[in-house]
Amino acid sequence: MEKKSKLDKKIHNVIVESAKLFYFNGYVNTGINDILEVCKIPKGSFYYYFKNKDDLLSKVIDYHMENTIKFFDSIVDDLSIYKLKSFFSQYLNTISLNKFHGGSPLGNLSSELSDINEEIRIKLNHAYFQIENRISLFLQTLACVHKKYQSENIILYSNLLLTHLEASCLKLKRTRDKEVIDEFLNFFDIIIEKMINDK
Amino acid sequence: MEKKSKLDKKIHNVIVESAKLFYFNGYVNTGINDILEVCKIPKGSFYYYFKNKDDLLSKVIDYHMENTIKFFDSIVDDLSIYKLKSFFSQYLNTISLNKFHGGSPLGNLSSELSDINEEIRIKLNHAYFQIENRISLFLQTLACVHKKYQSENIILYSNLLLTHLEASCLKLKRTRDKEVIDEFLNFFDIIIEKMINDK
Amino acid sequence: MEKKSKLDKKIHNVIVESAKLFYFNGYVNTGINDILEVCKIPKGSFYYYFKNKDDLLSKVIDYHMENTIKFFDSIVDDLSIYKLKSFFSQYLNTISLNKFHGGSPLGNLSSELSDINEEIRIKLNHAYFQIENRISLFLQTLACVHKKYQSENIILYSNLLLTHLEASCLKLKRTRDKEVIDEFLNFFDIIIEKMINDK
Amino acid sequence: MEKKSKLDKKIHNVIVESAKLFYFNGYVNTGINDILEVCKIPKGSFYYYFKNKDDLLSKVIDYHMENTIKFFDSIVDDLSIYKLKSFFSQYLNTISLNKFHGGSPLGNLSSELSDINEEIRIKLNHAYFQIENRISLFLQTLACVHKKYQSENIILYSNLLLTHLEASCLKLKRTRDKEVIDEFLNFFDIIIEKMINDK
DNA sequence: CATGAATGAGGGTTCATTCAT
DNA sequence: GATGAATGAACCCTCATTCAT
Repeated sequence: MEKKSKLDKKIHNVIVESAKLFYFNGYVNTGINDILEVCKIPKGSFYYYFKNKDDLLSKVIDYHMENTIKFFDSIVDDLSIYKLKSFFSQYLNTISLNKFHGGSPLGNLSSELSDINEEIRIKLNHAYFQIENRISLFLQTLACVHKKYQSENIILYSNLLLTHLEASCLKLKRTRDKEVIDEFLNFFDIIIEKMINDK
Repeated sequence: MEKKSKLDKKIHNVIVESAKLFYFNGYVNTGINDILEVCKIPKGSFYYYFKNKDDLLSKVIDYHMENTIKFFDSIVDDLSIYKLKSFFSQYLNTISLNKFHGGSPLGNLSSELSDINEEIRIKLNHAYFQIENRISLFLQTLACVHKKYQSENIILYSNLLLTHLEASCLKLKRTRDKEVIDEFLNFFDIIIEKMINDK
Repeated sequence: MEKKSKLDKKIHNVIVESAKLFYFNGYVNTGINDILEVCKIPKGSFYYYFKNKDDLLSKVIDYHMENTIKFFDSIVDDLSIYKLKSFFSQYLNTISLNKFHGGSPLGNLSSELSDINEEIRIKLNHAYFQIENRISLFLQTLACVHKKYQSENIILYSNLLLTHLEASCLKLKRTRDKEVIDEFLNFFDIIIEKMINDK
Repeated sequence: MEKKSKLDKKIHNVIVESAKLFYFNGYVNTGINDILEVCKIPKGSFYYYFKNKDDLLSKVIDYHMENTIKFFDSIVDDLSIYKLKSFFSQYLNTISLNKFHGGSPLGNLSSELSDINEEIRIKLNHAYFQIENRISLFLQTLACVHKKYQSENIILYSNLLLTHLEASCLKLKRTRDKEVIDEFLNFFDIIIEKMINDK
């Protein structure tokens, strides 16, 4: 399919490593030199690969979005509500496996940069929109197959689930307490129950 | 009650103004000089008032917590579920009045600093704990008076409400779309309905 | 006459465009990348065409000298003192047509580089020498034909005219005031009057 | 008169040394580090003294203007045309004593920066205006005392003298030939002669 | 008691040039 | 023959903090 040149691979590696650094240390708090050290590339190369730090950030956001969608698709591979729950559960578990560090990759960037960088804010909105769509598309398809899930508010519920997932990531990062995951799963059940009871 | 010396007032002013700067621009992204400029104090004075930037941050967190509690108390002044809803609604409206800038004061700091400053992470946890307590205390008292609100899961619901409030703040900041407030209020109704239906 | 290969044309184009960039932005202040962007040539090609930035500069100086001589010849096409005046007048007018930007191409380079690049300083001296010669040759020939212009100081007057022309270019660039041109023309008349009155 | 604090003295020293560096090496071509090395101050101090490099430049221009006026006043200390000639002569001689390096301080900056930095261009115009005024004021006063110098064109002649001085500085720098000074003095005599013959 | 002068490490970015292909 | 990938020194500037006064 998409063959990547040696250059593309190098660039991709910088994106992946920078994504981590931004994730764990924040965007402003991550210096170009931090990136160079981790990626073992010279400073000149960095500015050959990327127009500037913001340009890299933009590509990091794309990477996170694609990653999230891929992760979703890899887990939610058939029309079962348990698969969806499993996605959320595993998503949060990943954070606990990171010693509770990080939180939500896109959430952190939203929090840090929405007010400072308009272009990035718009890009983040776009990324979230894609993810919201994936979830609501799943629920809508599910509703077609299993009539008990039919509801007029599927988009609302999708949004609530994703919004709450983000909040749980952040809370997990702050509290370092696995109970946050259970809270989320309780929330999930409440929402699904509500959905089933909609008429 | 507590009389404030002229010095205390000056220090408080620095805290208030810095709270704003951190809120809108981020902690790392706010320089000491930005603070000096806004507060019109000399650089020497800053380090006379505060041990360092982190010390100021610590006091800013205290300020935000007290502020939130005060705001809660000023609105939720009798045992009505509508007062609680009004609190959440007004809290979110404040953000939309700030041209959607800012998000959640403590949420931003959690997102930015939980992983890079352990002391601050613990302080933030403490602050959130106070606020969660206030909400669950209210619901518990309400349940005592109005039996229909009785539930074994009041703490869970309190936590879900606060967690979702935080997420909504962040989403509001990112999307700049008032619909986020409606989504939250829908969520509120779902939780309360669920609470009423518990046994 | 001299047929130019496709390569020569490309190289010439780079010289012409770089001459403009150096003229308006200065030599040190013009980066290789600026040149590449304007000329739409790859970076590798640049160093295939020219040994380095200084090598290009050297060719730019040649280009300016040839250009000035050509311009002189195109205007001063018969033995009339008015033609000479017209040359100076039009030379200065060109600058005012460039929104007063630029000044004197060779003058700028002299000012910027005489002290930091000996090779270039010598090259610039050579270029000016050619132009001075053209002017004094004209005046000498004129003196042969019209005896009233005979003078022992023709070389001095030629030099004064060219020197003052350069100064006027610079002043025009700085002041952006057309009156500088009138000042020069007054100066021209004084010199010619003086020349006529020499014995 | 004006007592200078220790800080002011330090700042003044940086201005004086930077003036030299800009004079001999050009503004763009002079790095902050060059300045630090010569002045033996740390980088932090530089940016404590000056807002940025342009701010320093602005002060360097003031310094050059004041310096020129002072030099003029120190030489042209009575109403004699020979004093004026001596000023020009000594001004040019200073350059030859600098091994012909430098040229005109303000002229170099005009040439280099008029098109790049509008604020600086205006500042340079102001500086030249002051100097032109000083010369024309002298000539007007002289004309009051010695009627033979009376002329309606004193301002024109002042401007021509200053303009030509600038050009001679530049030419001196480029050619490194003392004859340029003689050329200028010849020019001076021509102008004065012309002035005397006006009516 | 209150402060402004001083700092050096680090910030992000541009630079002219080389070289393998 | 022609080029784009690669580089590290240098660019200007900001930073949180200290300390003498």
